[in-house]
Amino acid sequence: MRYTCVMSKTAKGRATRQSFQDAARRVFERDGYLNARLSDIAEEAGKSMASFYNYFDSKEALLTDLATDFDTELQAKVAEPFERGLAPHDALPEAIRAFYRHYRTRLPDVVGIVQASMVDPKFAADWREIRTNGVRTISIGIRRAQRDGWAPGLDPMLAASALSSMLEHFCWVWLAQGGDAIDVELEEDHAVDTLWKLWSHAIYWTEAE
Amino acid sequence: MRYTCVMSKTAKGRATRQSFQDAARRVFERDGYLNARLSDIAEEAGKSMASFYNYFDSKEALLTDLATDFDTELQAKVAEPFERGLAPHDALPEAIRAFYRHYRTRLPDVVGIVQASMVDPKFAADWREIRTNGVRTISIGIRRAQRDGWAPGLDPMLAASALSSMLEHFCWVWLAQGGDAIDVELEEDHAVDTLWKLWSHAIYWTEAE
Amino acid sequence: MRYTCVMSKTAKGRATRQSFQDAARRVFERDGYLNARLSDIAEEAGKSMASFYNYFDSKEALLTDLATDFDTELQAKVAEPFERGLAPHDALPEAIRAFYRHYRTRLPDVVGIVQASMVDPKFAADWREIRTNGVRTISIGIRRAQRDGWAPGLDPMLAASALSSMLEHFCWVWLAQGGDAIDVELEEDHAVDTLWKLWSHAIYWTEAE
Amino acid sequence: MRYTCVMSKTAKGRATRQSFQDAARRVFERDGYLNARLSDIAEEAGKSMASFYNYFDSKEALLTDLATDFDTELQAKVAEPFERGLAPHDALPEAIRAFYRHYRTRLPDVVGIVQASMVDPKFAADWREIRTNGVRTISIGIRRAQRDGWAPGLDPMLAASALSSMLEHFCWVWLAQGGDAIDVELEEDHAVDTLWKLWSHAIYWTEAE
DNA sequence: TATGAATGAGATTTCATTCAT
DNA sequence: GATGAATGAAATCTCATTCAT
Repeated sequence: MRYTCVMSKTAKGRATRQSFQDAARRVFERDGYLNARLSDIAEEAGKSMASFYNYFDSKEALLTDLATDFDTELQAKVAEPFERGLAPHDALPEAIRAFYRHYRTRLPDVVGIVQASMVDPKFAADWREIRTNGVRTISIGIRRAQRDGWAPGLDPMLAASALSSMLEHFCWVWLAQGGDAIDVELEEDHAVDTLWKLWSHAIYWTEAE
Repeated sequence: MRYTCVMSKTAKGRATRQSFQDAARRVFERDGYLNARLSDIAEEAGKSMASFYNYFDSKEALLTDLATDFDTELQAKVAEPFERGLAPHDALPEAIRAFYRHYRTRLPDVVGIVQASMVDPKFAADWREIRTNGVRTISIGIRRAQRDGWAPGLDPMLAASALSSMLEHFCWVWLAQGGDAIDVELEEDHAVDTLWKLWSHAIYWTEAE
Repeated sequence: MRYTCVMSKTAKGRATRQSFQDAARRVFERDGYLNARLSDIAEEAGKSMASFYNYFDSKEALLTDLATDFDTELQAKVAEPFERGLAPHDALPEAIRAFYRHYRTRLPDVVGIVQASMVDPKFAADWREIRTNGVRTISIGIRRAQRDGWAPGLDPMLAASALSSMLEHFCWVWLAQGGDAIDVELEEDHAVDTLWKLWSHAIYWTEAE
Repeated sequence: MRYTCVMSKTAKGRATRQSFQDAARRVFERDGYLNARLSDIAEEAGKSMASFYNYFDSKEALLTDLATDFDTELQAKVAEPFERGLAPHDALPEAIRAFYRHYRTRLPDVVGIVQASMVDPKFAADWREIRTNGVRTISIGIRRAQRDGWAPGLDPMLAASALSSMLEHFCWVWLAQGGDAIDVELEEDHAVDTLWKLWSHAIYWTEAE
C-alpha cells in the first residue's frame, strides 16, 4: 500500500474526494479498471480532470486508497466470527459468508485490484499480501483441526492456499464475471452453503473413513 | 474463438508465423500480455512489426490462436484418464495432474488469455467457454458420485464451479504468480496430492459421517 | 517596465507582499525563474497561491517589480564613483566593483530577468533597456578617453557593448553558473582586479605603442 | 552530450530526420527553443508529431544532436588559424572571425543551447563544457604571451574567462538579440575589428607602458 | 515475403489563474 | 486579507496499424 494521497481540510474537499472515489467505483464496475480513463471518472463525478489531481496523484493512487480500505475491512469481517467465540467449525460458514458479502459489496474495488495487479508489480505485491493474510489464517485453522485428529497428512499451508483459491475465485467468477451458468441467479445462502460443505468435508475427515 | 488468421502456403511463411508465436510466448511470460507491445514481440522474433501483419490481424488474433490450441489440448488431456477406462475415483488425480501440467507448460498462453479477458469482452467470453467445459465435466462426475450415494444434497453445478475455481486459481497463483509463500518451490506431486485429497474428500462423503 | 502591481494600504499587507518577494527570490535562486512554479513560491512564503494574486497580477508582474528595483539601484551604484568626483580612470575599478557586488547581491533577480527574457519579449525589452543604460555610460567614458588621445579609431558604441558584455557575462558565469573552473572560489578583489586590468588596457592605449 | 538518437537506414529516413532538424532550426530562431512546441516543429517539417519520435526521443534529444555538431565544428574552425601556422597575434583576429561567423551561421543552435541550459541541468553542463574548451584555449594563448613579457601579473585563467565572455556575449547580443543600438546594422568586419582591438590591447601590454 | 517509414487517435499530466467563502 | 477548491488550455508521448517499395 504505497502511493500517497492528500487529505482535504474542508467538508467540501472531502465530499469531492469521496465523489471521485464513488465515480471511480461505478466506472470500474462498468468498464473495468484497465479500461477506465481518468476522463471517464471525472465525467462520472461531474468534475474536471484537473480537479482529480487535487486529490489523487493518479488512477493508481486512487485505487491504492480503495485497496487499503478493502483489505482492512476484509480482515476485520472475516476474523469476527472467530473472535466472537464460536467454535472453529461453526465460525467457518460465517467467515465464508462475510468474505462473500464483502466481495460483493466491494466488487469494484476487487475488479480494480485484480486488474491492476495484472500490469503493475506494485499492485501484484499488494494483492498478494492481502491474499497471504487469508491463507495464513486458514492454515492456522487447518492445523488446529489436525490437532483434533482431522485430515492427517494434509499440508496445511498448501491446502489453505487451495481453499483460499476456491473461495476467492468462486466469488470472482460468480460476482464479477456473471457466473459459470447462464440463467442462474445465485443465492447467497446457496453459494455459502455449497462452499461450506466442500470446505468442511475437505478438512474434517479421518483416514479410518 | 473469433478472430481470423492467415495460413501460409510456404514453409518459410509457416516458420515465420511460428517464430512470432514463440516470440509472443516469451514476451507474454516475461512482461504479461497487456504490457507486451507488438514491437517487443517483433523484436524478440527478429522480424519487423509490419511482417507480423502478414500472419496475424492483430495482437488479439495471435492470442486467439494460442487460446484455441490451449483449449483443444486441455480438453483432450483432462479427458484422457477417464476415457482410458479408469474408475472415476482413480481417474481424478490423473486429470488434476494433467490440468496442472498443461497449465505449467502453456503458462504464457494462460497469462495471455487471463489478461486479455480483463479488457476484452471477446476474450472474456472465450475464457469463460474454456472454463465452462471444465465445470460441466466436473459436474457430471459429481452427479455420478451422487448416484452412488455420495455428497447428498450438494448442488453439482455449483460444487463443480467451486472445485474448478480451486484447481484453476491454485495453478494461477503457484505457476503464474510465484505462489503464496516465499522460498517454497512447489513439487508437482505434492501439489497434485494436496488438491486431490481436498477434492476427493469434498465429494466422497455421506451424511452418516 | 510594464506590468502593474497593487500597493497595499496596511502594514500587514505590505509584509505579505514582501514575504512573496523574498520567497520568490529564494525559489528563483534555487530552481531558476522558469522552473519556479507559483505554488513553490506560495509554499515558500507560507501563503496560499490565491493570496499571491492580491499583490501581483502574475509571476511576471512580481518579476517586473524586482527588475525595476534592480535597475534603479544598479544605475545609482555604478554612477556613484564617477559622481563622487574621482577621475574617470580611478572611478572605473570602483564602478566595476559596484556592478559585481550588485550582481552578486541581487543574483535571484538577475536569474529571473535573464531567464524571463528568454521566453517573454516584454522582459527581453526590459533587460535590453537595463543593458543599454550601461552601454551608453561606458561609451561616454570611451569618448572622453579618446578626447585625451587614447584608443584612436575605436568605435565607442561597439567597444562599450563588448566591454559591457565582458562584465555582464563574466558575472553571470561566475556568480550564477558556478564559474568556468571547478574547485575555484572566486575572490571579489581578484575578479575586479582582472576585469579592470583588461578593461583599462583595452581602452588606454595609443597607436604609437 | 548525452541523449541518444536513432540512425536511419534508408535515404528517405535520413532525409526526414534532416527535415526535422531543419524545421527545428527555423522554429528555434523564430520562437526560441523554450517556446517551441513539438507540434510546431512537426508542422514546419510537414510531418506528424508521431513521426518525430521515430527519429528523436524528445526535443532535448534533437537539440543534443545540434549541440554536438555545433561544438565539433566550432572547435575545428577556431583552432584552424592557429594550426595553419600563423603567429598567435595574427591568428587571433581570424579566430575571432571564425567564432563570430559560426555563431551567426548556427544561431538557432546557439539559441537552443542557451535556452535549454536555463532549465535543464544536463544542457547547462554541456554548454559549460563547450565554453570551458574555449576558455582553456584562450588561457593557453595568454600564458604564451606572458612568456614573451606581456601582461605580467594577469591571471590567465580568469582573464581568459572574461575575454571569452566578451566574445560570446557580444555575439549573443548582436546576433541573437538584435544588438545594443537601434538602427545599426552591424558589419562583420567592424565587429571583428573592434573585438580584436580590445582583446589584443587587453593582453599585449607591459608594465613599463 | 519483408520492412522502413508514417500516422491517427488517445491518455496523462501540469500549472497559472479564477472564484466563492 | 486569506484560502481551499476548481478548471481551461496546453503539451508530451505511446502504440497499434497502414502503406509504399
